[in-house]
Amino acid sequence: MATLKDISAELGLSVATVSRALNGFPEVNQKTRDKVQEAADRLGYRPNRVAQRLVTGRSGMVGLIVKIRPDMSADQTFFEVLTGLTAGLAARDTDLVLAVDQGDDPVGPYRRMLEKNILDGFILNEPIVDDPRVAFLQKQKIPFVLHGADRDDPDYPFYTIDNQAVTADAVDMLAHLNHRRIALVNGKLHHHYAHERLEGFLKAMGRHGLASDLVKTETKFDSEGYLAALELLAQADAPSAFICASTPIADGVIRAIRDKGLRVPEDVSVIAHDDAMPLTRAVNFDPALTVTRAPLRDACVPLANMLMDHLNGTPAVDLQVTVKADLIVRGSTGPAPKGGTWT
Amino acid sequence: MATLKDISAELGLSVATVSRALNGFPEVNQKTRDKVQEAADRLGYRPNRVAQRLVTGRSGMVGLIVKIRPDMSADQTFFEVLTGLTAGLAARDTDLVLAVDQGDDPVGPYRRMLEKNILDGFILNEPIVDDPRVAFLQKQKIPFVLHGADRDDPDYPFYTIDNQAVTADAVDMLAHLNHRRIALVNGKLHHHYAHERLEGFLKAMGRHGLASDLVKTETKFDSEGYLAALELLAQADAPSAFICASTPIADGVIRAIRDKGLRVPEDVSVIAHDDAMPLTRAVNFDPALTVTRAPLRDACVPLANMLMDHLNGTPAVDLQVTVKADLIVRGSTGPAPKGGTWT
DNA sequence: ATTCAGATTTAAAACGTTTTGAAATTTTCG
DNA sequence: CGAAAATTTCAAAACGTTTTAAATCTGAAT
Repeated sequence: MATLKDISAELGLSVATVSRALNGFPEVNQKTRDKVQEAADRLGYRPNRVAQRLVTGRSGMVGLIVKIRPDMSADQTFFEVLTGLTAGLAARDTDLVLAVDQGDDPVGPYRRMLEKNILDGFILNEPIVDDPRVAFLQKQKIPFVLHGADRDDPDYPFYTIDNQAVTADAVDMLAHLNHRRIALVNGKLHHHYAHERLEGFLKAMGRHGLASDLVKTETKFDSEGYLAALELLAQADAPSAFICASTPIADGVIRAIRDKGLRVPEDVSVIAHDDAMPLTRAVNFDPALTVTRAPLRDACVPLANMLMDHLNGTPAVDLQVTVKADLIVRGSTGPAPKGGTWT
Repeated sequence: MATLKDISAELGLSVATVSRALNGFPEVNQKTRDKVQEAADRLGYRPNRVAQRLVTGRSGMVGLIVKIRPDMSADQTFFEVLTGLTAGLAARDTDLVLAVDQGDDPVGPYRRMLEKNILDGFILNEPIVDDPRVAFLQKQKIPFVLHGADRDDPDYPFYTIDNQAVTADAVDMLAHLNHRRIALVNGKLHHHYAHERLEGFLKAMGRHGLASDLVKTETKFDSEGYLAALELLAQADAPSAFICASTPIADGVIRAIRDKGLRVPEDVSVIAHDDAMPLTRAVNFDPALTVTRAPLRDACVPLANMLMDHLNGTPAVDLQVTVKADLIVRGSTGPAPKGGTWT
């Protein structure tokens, strides 16, 4: 494998000049730069990443720890994130090293990876409220970025969506359609985003002067959404609209609505938040699902770039991104039935 | 972070001695070795892997490319392999870097990873017959190990199970139970192991003087096993025993047997090959499934070690491992019905 | 005391890159 | 033309480790 020295010998230039020529430094003469580039191509030069990393003091590797269930399966989101992150990091000459977390100690895998003394930083995902991993990495002064947030006003780099707006937008839209009994089928409250969604929901309902007694929480799978919706629909003054934490939950909710003999959207409207996972495509619902949409995938490249920038010294406050989800109106929402309810 | 120089300064020793002391070289005095170890612990020394890798000429990273389906899901085997390999490689101070293959060009991802000039070698899995990746890596002279085999008598390092024995053992056992009509529900023939299983089956049937006309191939999922078994059971002189390529296929086959109103094992015996994946546990079948068992997981640490040994110069011929699967007799096999068939 | 062998330690080179500070070259302009 | 300025190149140091070849020390045998 050709090295800088080989090129410098070939051309009678110093190694320093060759290095600068190839790295686009402005002070090298265009003619020598061309010569160097030509020789590099001809000799098939590829920089030795290890040497680069030694001198720059970086390992060029960041860690991602994937939580897997006892049955060795993982969230469907995993490959989505893996694909996006490896691509985003590769563009910054960085590799992703994975470890698997099967245990109950949330920081154990992080500690073990740090002991190997090989990582420049971490990417954290699926945070829980006041995530112990955040505390651990902050104490160890290890750079990281968080996909999501684990608290209000974090002081670390993160990329998240505006989760209050997710539910608030849904409420606003449904209220404009004259819905007055709006239910929220929320995710697990050990996730901070579920708190945000709840808060956004409550505030928005308050603004519209609506009672927000129709809240179910701790749902994750479609079956749980199904059960939650059944219960909500069974009570007096039942909801005419559901806001669902995810498309799988919406799937369960719609099933419950139909099992009750009701129609979507004529009797009951359904809106969900959509991570745009390939398996449960909101557009393939019948009727196509109205959603607040924020593809998980969109987060990957920004996350990769933010971590690299953070490693290069950009302070955390400049690396805090909150994006708004798109509201996409499709067929699963419509005007409230006359009287505001089907009951 | 403390370096060798820090320790050497602390103790008034040379860097060389410190390095040797910590790496267990025999020529260092026990007293100095102890002093060095103490100082290293006290200063919290961790070797800089990047520096080690520069001088040893290794990157300390090997590649694994995971094929994922268009829906972004992957084989259930993936996490099993990922967990085992990362553990096995970690023991040899090596990291696994993943890339995702979503395309149609089988060698593209490998070429792209090589261009980044960062990998010491590859681990290949799920080979197809005459795998183009093998040809590519051999031409590029990139070290790799293969989990499985893609041809007879390979000239590269591999770890596989004796797939002829898998079916041969099953046939032998069933023949001893007086079965004469034995069916094989085999996997896809673009995998070399399916050829081996077929060959083992044919040879063994021949040895027992049995006709081997009951062969289905190209099955992978339980539904395909179900259909294959239905067809086989529909014909005259139907099988009294099934050899299945996997536990999911056995699941489908058993369903078909029962849908035909037959019992396992009284009317029809079923044996499968078992990769010991956590989701489909053979022991949880009803009746518990008789299997040839070779946990996928068992391959991971040997594969990791073989690749590292290969990188260290061990020739390929010394790194070719074929293990035999265990035959585990449980409740799904029994003596052939009187007359050798239930028809 | 001298010599030798063995045990232990050392200085220095090497890995391939980036970067610093200085030197050499070219250009500008009075 | 000559000096100053700007441009371009260079030698050397640095990153942290391993390894080679040489040096030093120890103790025993002469």
